[in-house]
Amino acid sequence: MVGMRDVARKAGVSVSTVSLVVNGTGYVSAAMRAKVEAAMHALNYVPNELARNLYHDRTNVVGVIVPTIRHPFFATLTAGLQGRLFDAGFRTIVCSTADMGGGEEQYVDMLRRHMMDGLIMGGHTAHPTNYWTSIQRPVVAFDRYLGASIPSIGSDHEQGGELAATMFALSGVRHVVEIGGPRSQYNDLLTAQMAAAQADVASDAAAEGESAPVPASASEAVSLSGRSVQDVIGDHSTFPPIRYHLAFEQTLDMAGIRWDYLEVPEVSDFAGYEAAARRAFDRFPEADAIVAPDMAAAFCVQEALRRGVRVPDQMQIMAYDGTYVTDLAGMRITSILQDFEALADAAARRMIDAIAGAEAQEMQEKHVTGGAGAGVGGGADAGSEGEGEVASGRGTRTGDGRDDAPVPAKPAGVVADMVPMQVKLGETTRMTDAVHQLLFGAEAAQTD
Amino acid sequence: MVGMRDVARKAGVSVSTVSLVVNGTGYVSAAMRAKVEAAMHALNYVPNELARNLYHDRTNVVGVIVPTIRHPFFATLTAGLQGRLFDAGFRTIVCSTADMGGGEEQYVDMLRRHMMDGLIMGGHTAHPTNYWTSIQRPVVAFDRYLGASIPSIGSDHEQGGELAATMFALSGVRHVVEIGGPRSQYNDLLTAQMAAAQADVASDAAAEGESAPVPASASEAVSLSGRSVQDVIGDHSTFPPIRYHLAFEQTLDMAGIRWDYLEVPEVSDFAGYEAAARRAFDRFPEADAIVAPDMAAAFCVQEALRRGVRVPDQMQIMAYDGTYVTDLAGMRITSILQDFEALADAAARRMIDAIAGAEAQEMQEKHVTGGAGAGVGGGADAGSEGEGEVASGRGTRTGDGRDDAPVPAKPAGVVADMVPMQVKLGETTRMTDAVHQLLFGAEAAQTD
DNA sequence: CTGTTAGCGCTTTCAC
DNA sequence: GTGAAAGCGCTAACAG
Repeated sequence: MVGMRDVARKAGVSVSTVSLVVNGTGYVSAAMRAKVEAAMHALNYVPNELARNLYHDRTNVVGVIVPTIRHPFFATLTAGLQGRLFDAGFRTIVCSTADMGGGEEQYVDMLRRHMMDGLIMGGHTAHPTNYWTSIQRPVVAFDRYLGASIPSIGSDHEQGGELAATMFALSGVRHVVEIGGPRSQYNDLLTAQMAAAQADVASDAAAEGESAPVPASASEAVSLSGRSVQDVIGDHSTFPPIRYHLAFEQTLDMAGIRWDYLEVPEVSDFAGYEAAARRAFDRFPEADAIVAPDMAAAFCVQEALRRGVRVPDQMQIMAYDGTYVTDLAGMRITSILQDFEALADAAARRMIDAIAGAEAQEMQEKHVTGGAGAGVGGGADAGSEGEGEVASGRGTRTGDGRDDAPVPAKPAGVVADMVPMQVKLGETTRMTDAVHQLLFGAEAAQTD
Repeated sequence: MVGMRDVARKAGVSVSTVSLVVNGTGYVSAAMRAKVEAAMHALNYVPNELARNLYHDRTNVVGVIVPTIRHPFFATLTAGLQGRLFDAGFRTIVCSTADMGGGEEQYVDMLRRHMMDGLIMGGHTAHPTNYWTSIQRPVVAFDRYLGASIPSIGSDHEQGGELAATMFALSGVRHVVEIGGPRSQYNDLLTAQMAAAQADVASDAAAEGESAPVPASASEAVSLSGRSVQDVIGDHSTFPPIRYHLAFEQTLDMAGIRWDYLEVPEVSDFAGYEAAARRAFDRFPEADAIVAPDMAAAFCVQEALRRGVRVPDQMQIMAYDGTYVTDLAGMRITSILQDFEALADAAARRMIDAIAGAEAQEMQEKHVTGGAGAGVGGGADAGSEGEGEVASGRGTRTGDGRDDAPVPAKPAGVVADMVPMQVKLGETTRMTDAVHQLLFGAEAAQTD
């Protein structure tokens, strides 16, 4: 392998000079530069980034963990992230856990061991929050809660659920079948979250002595029984998408519409979606509406066609997610659409800020004394946005560099970006005046 | 950052001892090991893989380049690769060029600059073959020809095309619309390939003086005009999938079946597929069959449903690829199926071998003198499979370590793995006796 | 068995 | 402007 030393020797200069021309840093006379460049070409020199990275302790690689890249939702999300991150100078390394037998930890280790600069976590995890918080390196959570110090991005599922339910209610639906993830899993997550919340906020009034106030039994479905989503879940759950179901059901309950929940085994099990679609028709022949994740919704359309059930007259179908599969499922499926652009954008943004912040912090740790002036200014500029709570009126305070106390180790609290969802109209739902008004307001009809 | 030195100091031992326990190499007394481990935990030590990798000049990361991860075909392929590679101890870093604005070179640079150990290239590239061959590091091509020294993996598209055409012919089709990639692009590729082939095999009889015998004009469609696929393309083309179209058309021509080609702009343009589907029905109302890439085929089904065209009675639809979208397109679409497992397997295998080979070669270069005995044996074992041509009767010869001549620098020639395609039966084609016989032979009907 | 030492290939003060 | 030298954090001889 030809290294800088070889180039230097061949060009009759020192390695540091070679380094200067390779990186375009500092001033090098034209003559020297020419000699060096000639030598580089002659020897076909390629700088070893591993060495460079070792020095800088930075790889410009960020990891993305998703359950499976095969699923259109995650494929789209990943593509978006990759685009945003690339623009910011990062390469992406994706780990789709279901496609390799697990091994999520291996990727987390890459982060820990400095083979990547940050990690966006959008996959399932059985690890407790302290596994994540203990990493002490830039992590961003997608659609899940990973710990108090870890920013979390996701759609506003509560709004999404309400939107779906409202549309059904306004179009006169009487019985909807809701297809979704394993309800029991939500239970576990809720349980875990409650325990975690207790541990986190341990400073509150002493608990009543019982080991942990877990919901009834793990096999019993989470439900509202009269309470609001907020009452059940609080400000954050370990798995935010559950808010969609709770809000959906709550809205339906209020409207006096019957609903039944049908479980699909797990995201990566495509056959499971088809089975669920079939079951929906088998088990609830009197139902007149279905809401389901894209893939399952597509199978529902297919099933309806096969059975001669007229859509949307006899049966309305609504997809939750709105990936491209809703466009090619035999009919364009009406969907509650996640804003992939915005999601990718927000997640990437957080990641980039977190990395910048971490870097700035390291810098500080090194030059223990001062250097706070210009150096930190640049980093802080990016970092400040990342750490700020949405809370009002902190205004100018963040900006100025006067922090004589050692920098606070962790950012404030849960920083969650909620991205709103929209409706993408298709041919699988009925358009009533009420629905039209919901979507477009009272204004003149605005045909797409 | 806490490093080995800190651990060593805290444990009162030397760094090398720490290294030994971290890596489980060599013998360390229980007492020492305990002290070291205690120190590691106390300091929360995490080894820096960057440093380790620098030393070993190996990252255990392989890159995968595809046009877009959003497309089910590439998503599935990528997932498969990731699985196989992970099992072999590699992490995957995927680059989907269309999802970030190009930037394929950046990833190739990661390979060149030792940030990855190998690269599987499955994306479009405008670069000439010598760009690829000059990399001099492990590269494997998927569905494309990148140069004489670069192994290439892909489905047997010629067989696939013939299969599709035969099925149509046997079911009595009279006019098929063929939807596929930009034909002009194939032309360019062919042209480039021919030029390259000339350069490669320059030792042949001197060319007739003309600059280069390029096909008529770049805008004119490649076609057979009586010649066989072999005549037109030869042993390898820059873009093997074109063989599918040529074989398809040739077979149809022989059967006297009319065909028309409809272009779709590019893989990553999903809307383009829908437009093409619509055009197929608009422009060729008398056609009674369509063959198209999965996504386009799905839109064709949708279009047929919308127009009230009965499938498969009035119109047969066949998909080329057979990803999961053919299962949820309103009807199960009959498809010519790529064997994703086998493809991923073959590509990963080649990659792993190539990396092992490269490593073995490096080893040799270092210990210039000997060391050929056991050391190389291990590497060669893996390497031999990778480099061997399919040629018969080399048998035992490969095994024994007696190679006194300096190892041949590059593997023999184009090493291409051809993976056969199959038919996945759906509801969009007609099953005639003849077709049945084609698929299942003369034996007793074997209902699925 | 354990410690000392010399790098892996590049970057970056700091003198000349 | 350019070179010499001291690492980045870890590994692997080679002595003890």
